[in-house]
Amino acid sequence: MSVPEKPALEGLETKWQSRWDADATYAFDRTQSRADVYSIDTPPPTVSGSLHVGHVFSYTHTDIVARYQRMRGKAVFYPMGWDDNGLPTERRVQNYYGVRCDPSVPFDPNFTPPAEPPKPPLAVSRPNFVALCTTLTVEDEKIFEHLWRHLGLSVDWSMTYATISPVSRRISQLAFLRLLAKGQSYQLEAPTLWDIDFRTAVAQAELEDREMPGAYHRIAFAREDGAGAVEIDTTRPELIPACVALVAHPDDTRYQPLFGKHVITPLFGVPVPVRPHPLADPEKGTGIAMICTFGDLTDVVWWRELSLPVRAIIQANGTLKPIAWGSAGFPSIDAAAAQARYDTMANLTAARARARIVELLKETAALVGDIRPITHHVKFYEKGDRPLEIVTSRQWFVKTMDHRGALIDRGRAMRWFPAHMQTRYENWVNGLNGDWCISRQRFFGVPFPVWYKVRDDGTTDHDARLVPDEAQLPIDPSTDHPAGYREEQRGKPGGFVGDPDIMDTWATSSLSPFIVCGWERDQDLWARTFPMDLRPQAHDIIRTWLFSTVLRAHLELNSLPWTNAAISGWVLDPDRKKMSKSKGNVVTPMGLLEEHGSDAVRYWAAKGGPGVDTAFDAGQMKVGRRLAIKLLNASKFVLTKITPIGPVTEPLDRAMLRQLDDVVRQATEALQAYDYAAALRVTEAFFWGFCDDYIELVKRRRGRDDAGAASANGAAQTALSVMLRLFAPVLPFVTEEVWSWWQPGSVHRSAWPTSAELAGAGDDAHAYTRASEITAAIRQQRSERKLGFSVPVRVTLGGVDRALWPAIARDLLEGNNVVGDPQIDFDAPALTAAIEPVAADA
RNA sequence: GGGCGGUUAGCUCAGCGGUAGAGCACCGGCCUUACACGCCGGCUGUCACAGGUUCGAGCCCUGUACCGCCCACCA
Repeated sequence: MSVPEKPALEGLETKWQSRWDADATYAFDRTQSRADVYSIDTPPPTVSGSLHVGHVFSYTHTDIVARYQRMRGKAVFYPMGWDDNGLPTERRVQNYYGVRCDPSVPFDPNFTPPAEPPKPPLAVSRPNFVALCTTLTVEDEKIFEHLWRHLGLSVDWSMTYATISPVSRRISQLAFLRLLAKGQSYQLEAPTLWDIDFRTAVAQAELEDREMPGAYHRIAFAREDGAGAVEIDTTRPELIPACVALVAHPDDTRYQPLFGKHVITPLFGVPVPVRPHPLADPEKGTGIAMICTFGDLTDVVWWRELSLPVRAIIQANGTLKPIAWGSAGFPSIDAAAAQARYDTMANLTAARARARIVELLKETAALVGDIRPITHHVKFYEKGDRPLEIVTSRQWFVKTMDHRGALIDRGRAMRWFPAHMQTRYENWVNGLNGDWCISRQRFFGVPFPVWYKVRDDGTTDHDARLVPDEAQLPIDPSTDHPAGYREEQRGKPGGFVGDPDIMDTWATSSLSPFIVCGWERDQDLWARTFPMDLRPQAHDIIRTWLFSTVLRAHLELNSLPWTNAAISGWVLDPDRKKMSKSKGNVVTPMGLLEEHGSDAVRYWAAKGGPGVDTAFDAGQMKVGRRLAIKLLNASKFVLTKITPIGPVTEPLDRAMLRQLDDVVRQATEALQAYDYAAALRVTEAFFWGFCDDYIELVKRRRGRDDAGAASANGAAQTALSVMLRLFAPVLPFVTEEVWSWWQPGSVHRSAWPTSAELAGAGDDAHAYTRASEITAAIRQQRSERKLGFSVPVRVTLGGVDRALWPAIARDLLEGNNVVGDPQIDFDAPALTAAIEPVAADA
């Protein structure tokens, strides 16, 4: 027993995190079988970003569950991952070093980044760029790990993984090749959502809508038969050269006579048909729309379902491509005029081309009336700055549309906390409008493990795929060459060429259970950890990470990846808005932990229930800090006088333990349902009552050296042991500190408390609650009559339970500084108390 | 437009069929053999609104309003 004279919270984080590390307190015991393992699919944070309060919030929730399960006797498999793959890392490296990746620059083995980021950025080769990404992410990961350790995450730090690591690249490539072999992945040249700044395809899950100013332009299309004009409204007049048809609703009597007839596009003189399609909305604009290849996703649907030609004009960089009018693709009744007009638009960005074409339209009187400004929603890549275009390109897809029903069923087979988050998942699956595009035209990521044969004429034969043997993975097709070829044949007629693309970051993240559990790498580990028990994550990535993980496990393993999904909420500003990045950076997580203490910050986080958006509240952290300090002091008090100790015989002691038994039961039930907030509430309420009422009532009895003192000591120590363990998942540092004063080993490896430990205590907690009520009544009288505790008083009581009174009378009288025998009216209808001071000299 | 949450004391939230709760804040008191980083006491509510079910409704049903989020919406 070694209780400090002045216990304090300062320094506990450093002390215990290094001790836990040295003792391997959280090491995963991989000798356990699946039934005795609890495995957690931890979200790998993006290391190129900065951690903010939201991370601290949600990772604390997961850690509470991990600690609880560990105390329940499970071998907790709780690895931490780093998401260092993909665009965010590229951006960070570009800004940090002042470089940009240019694949045409040759590799420089002696390259070192400039001391100061140069302007303009220095162009570097892809291998040099990737090396910089790797260097910087390693540094970022150290900072992240330091923060997580300080927060007290009970991660097994020997098991970290990174989404760009060789293991992750191998798993990504292997899983991709398996999909390809099964026909679940395919390559297609098709219209795809495209970010013109990043010059990459993006997936449906990465879209967001933003409100943008726009304008309706009413455009007249002359009828081919000369019988007047048809007017359409468009916000994108610059796409008139890409127009392939007009479309109206089949039931729209205004336009029915036009179906099958042709109109002539203004300026360019292209005859295009008027076609019916049910997606056309008679209420929008003039009720008839122009179909361009491609202005939006509806255009793609119309183009496909009406078998229209392609007349694409937007290039990968967002400018209009030069076109030869009068050719097969771009027919015109006046090719010369079309060419002259179009040449003034070619190579302009869409926005500039729009301004230019408005001038042309005005000159030719094809613009009807005024341009009407509107605000409308436009699709953006979530990380992008300009609206997405639709560009036809060759991309890799994973089949999702075929599996929607099965994926809904998978969602129903898992348990969701909170349950309503399942609806979001179903909404997403039901709203899918195409297969998952997994290829990105970027540099830092997992390459597709594919080469193509080069024909004798030097063109690439995308149908003649060459794939590596699984044993060779991971490979980089830009530096490795396929079996049966020599490196010199790269890009040469009769040779080969590597697939230039990398995978979407979610194509790797979706394999996190595969990566951590040892799929196709460590069969023994796999058998002990998969399917996993828990996927904790935030609700904003249900459509990406959660969905894609379910998909991959379904396609590859015909299994759920995990049985439980715990969805955490967001941290909100006090004004109820999502905590913004700027504000999140002002309040840095490390600053918070240092100011309030890790336990205090964890306490605040634990108060936010599963899936509940929670206000950032430093006040709650202060409360948490007070709780931790109270634990130190109350424990010191209980443990400072520990003898005599004996059987718990006193009714008040027995009733207290009986009450605690209820608390254990409630806290356990709550944690089983992932409701750590409810578990904390009941534990905390009991603890404060224990301190303020129980300890106060028995401290004098405890001061003696008789059987009553032995009972009080026995009960107090039992209660303390139980409470420390109930608090341990939320407050790992202070509970460990106190535990170390009098118990061997770590509280975090001790057994979660059970009713069995408290069995034999009283069979009724009534004496405990009643004693608190009587005490409160006496205290109220003292307060009203301004008689401090140190003034001895006589008491008159009413409504006290006749049978109960003798058992608790002594504790109550001593504990409230009451002298003499109280007068009691046992039959009074309600509890009453009246006091009279006793003169000190009386 | 479709969907999901939420609306309870000044603030942050719990309660989800049986007499309205906690913490914070505020006010008053107290150095009481752990803790003044403490302790005691007090004040505060047409439980968003309107109907309905029920002996009884923050709690169940219907509708409305507002807040947040997800999805759809580029003619």
